[in-house]
Amino acid sequence: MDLPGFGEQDTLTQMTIRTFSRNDNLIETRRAQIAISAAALVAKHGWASLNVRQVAKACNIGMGTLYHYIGSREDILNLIIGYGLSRYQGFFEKIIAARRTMKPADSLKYAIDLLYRTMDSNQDFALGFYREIKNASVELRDRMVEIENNYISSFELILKDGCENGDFHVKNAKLVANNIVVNGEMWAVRRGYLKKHYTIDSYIKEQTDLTLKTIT
Amino acid sequence: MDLPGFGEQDTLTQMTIRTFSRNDNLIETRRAQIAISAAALVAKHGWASLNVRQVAKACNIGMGTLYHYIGSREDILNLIIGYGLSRYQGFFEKIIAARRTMKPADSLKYAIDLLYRTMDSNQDFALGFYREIKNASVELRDRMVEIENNYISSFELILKDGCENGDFHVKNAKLVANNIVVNGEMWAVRRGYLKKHYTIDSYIKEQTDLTLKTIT
Amino acid sequence: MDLPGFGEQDTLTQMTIRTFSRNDNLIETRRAQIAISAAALVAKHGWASLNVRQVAKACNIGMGTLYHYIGSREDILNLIIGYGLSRYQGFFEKIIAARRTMKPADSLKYAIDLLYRTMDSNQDFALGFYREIKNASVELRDRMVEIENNYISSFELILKDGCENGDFHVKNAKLVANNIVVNGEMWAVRRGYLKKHYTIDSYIKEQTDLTLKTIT
Amino acid sequence: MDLPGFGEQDTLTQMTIRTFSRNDNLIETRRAQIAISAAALVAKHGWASLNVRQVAKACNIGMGTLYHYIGSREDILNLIIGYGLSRYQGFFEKIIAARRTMKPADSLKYAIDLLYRTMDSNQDFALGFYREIKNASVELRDRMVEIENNYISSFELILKDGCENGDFHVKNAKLVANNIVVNGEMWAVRRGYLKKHYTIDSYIKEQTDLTLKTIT
DNA sequence: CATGAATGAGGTTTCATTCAT
DNA sequence: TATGAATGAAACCTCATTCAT
Repeated sequence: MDLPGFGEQDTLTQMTIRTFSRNDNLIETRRAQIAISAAALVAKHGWASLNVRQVAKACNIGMGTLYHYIGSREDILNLIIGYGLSRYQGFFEKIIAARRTMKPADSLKYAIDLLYRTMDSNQDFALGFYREIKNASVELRDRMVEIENNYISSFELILKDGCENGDFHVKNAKLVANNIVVNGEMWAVRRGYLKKHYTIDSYIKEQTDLTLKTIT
Repeated sequence: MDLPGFGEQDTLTQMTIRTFSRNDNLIETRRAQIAISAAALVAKHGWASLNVRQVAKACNIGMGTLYHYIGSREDILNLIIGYGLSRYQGFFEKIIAARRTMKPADSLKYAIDLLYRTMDSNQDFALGFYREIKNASVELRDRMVEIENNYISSFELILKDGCENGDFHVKNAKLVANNIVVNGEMWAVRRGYLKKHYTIDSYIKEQTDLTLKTIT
Repeated sequence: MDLPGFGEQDTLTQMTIRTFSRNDNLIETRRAQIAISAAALVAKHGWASLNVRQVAKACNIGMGTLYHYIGSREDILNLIIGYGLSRYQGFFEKIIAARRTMKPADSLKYAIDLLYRTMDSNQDFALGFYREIKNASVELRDRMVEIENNYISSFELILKDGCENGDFHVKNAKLVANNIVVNGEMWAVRRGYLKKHYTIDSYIKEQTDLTLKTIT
Repeated sequence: MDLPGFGEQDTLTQMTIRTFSRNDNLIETRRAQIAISAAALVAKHGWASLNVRQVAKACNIGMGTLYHYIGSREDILNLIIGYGLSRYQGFFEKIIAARRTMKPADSLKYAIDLLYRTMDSNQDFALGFYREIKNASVELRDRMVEIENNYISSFELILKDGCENGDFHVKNAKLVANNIVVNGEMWAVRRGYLKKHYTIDSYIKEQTDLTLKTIT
């Protein structure tokens, strides 16, 4: 029930889950399959009512087979979160690069767009993170908190960049950064409500506008 | 605009839970006791890992007694949510009164203050709502969605008031209103993070300031 | 959980059931009330699904009150059976008297009529006996078997009387007697079927006719 | 006359009991095993005091395994009755064949012999039917009543055959038929009493003789 | 490597019985 | 004497996990 440190590795294969399998390719495939199927189920019905039989069925594999790729039910959640986190790989590198090459306002727009679209294309995982964090292992919980903090810090840095060069005027960059990240997560968490009124494009545009009004 | 369906039910006694007991006062007391104890447990460990024995113990009552006031484990969640929702009673009446007697900017400040402090003093319930909505009964789920919509609508109305008399300039009142409510809920949901940096007072002040910058 | 020997006593009061009550009249009244109400419930839904709350409710008394008149749930069954058995009081005396004063054929008709009408007016109890004998206490079970044997013996004696004086010709009096008693019990047990085709009067007449054809 | 609805269902597999298992052969085997073991327990101690652990133990399977083949405790009773009813398959076909090829008196003797021996070799099930019918599902209850009616009808038809060709003289064929069937059931229900005095052979012979005296 | 039947620990639920009022 | 809320033992039932095939 050990999880990969962030950025340290790319694969589910390396997750230290007890398994009998020796074929890394197969492990990778199966675990991704499990993560995706289970994430959809968890997003729909919650972790509490997920049972392993359901997962096996959703994966079109037998119970025994499922247990070749996980060590326990809890590992399913870890797999979901591990797989989900891997989707956010590269965010920080891209932000760092953006800060070097763009003006703060453009960096900010770019970062919001990048984050919100990631949330959009990984809704099930984002929702799972948000709702089921209490049920995740301590290690994963810590990693999730850390990653979220990193997101916020990234935006904080961009905002500070803008303040330094006079483009932005922000009293409380930390809170603005927090709100940006939260509103991104909400696109996944409150999708039932928000999708009645917005598309991902209009949501990004309007939230970006509101943010910009806040800081200029 | 109309806020349908709110305030129809004040008491836990009237919840349609099978019980043998006939003493309404006692039912009310016990159910509140159960809701409060269980909400704390759920906020701490999540619904998935709550078991009824824990709840009985936390209430200092026997298993059998517990089952005189609930029909099944699931009813515990319904009780939490039902009790939690009852805490928000009166919000709308107060907002309506405020809109009549105050200027839009003051109404807005007042409403934010009222909502955020309600979230603060009902953190366990707010957290429960947010996280465990998937596990609640359809009936309660609908009521929760409705109430949240009503909150958003309340803020939307205040914002529109301000636009009409020229105090505010908002392009997308609905989204601003949504963000206000979400940020209130976040005080309960993300308390682990936010309380490191803010008190409820400073959080209210700073979020209010940011909102005002957005709309003026 | 001791039951009265047959004929030895008339009252439910004397049943050795632990109780706090000292008022014999009340005890008698309450126990009869319990026996009758419970017998109806048992006849309708079976002993397995009878619960003491139901009985208390059917008697219009509280749970605690019920337990002043019984020592345990099992005593309810004993009360039913004890009360039911008391209804058959006097059968044997009447049969003995009949044998002295009537011719065998008339004794037989009389005895069948008496038994079957007793079954008819005590259907709930007869049905309870039949169905729930397995759940009764060993003592009651023995007493029920004994009483049934006595019924059969009574008919056997009448049949033997008739053989001796040449009125009847029966090879197997015991089996004929057995069948007579069984058919009486069936009026209560199979009432759903039999009442579609017979009244108690026609049932007695036709069964008596068939029996007479068998033995003459 | 027609015997509707019989023979429609041969297998326990087809019984509408929720189960996870997909191997019909195994289901059939296990359910038969459960039905037989449980029937013996019910015959001995009654349905009221049967608990599922006992059944699992009697079947030499674990609790969980038991619940793969039943959905609830009540299904055990349904299984017993369903299995029991399946034992009476073929009775009607044989009777129809007998009526074509034998004289009424021989048909009657044959049918009694067949029915009573079936009761003898399925005592536990017959007893269960009789005593626990109140606890069975409505569906099964209806089927039991129907089958019993069909038995009675079969005998009624044979008796009518005999009346038509002058071999029998019966005023009330329905009641005679009813008594024949009841006396067969009694061999299972009252075995404690009857086996003291009769073997199955002598019981069949003597009851047949009594019946023949009734109708000639 | 794949399977799904078997398992039993641990959860949920019931209900006979008690006892303070 | 009457009550019914409180109790917990014992029942029912589920489901993560194992293992023989």
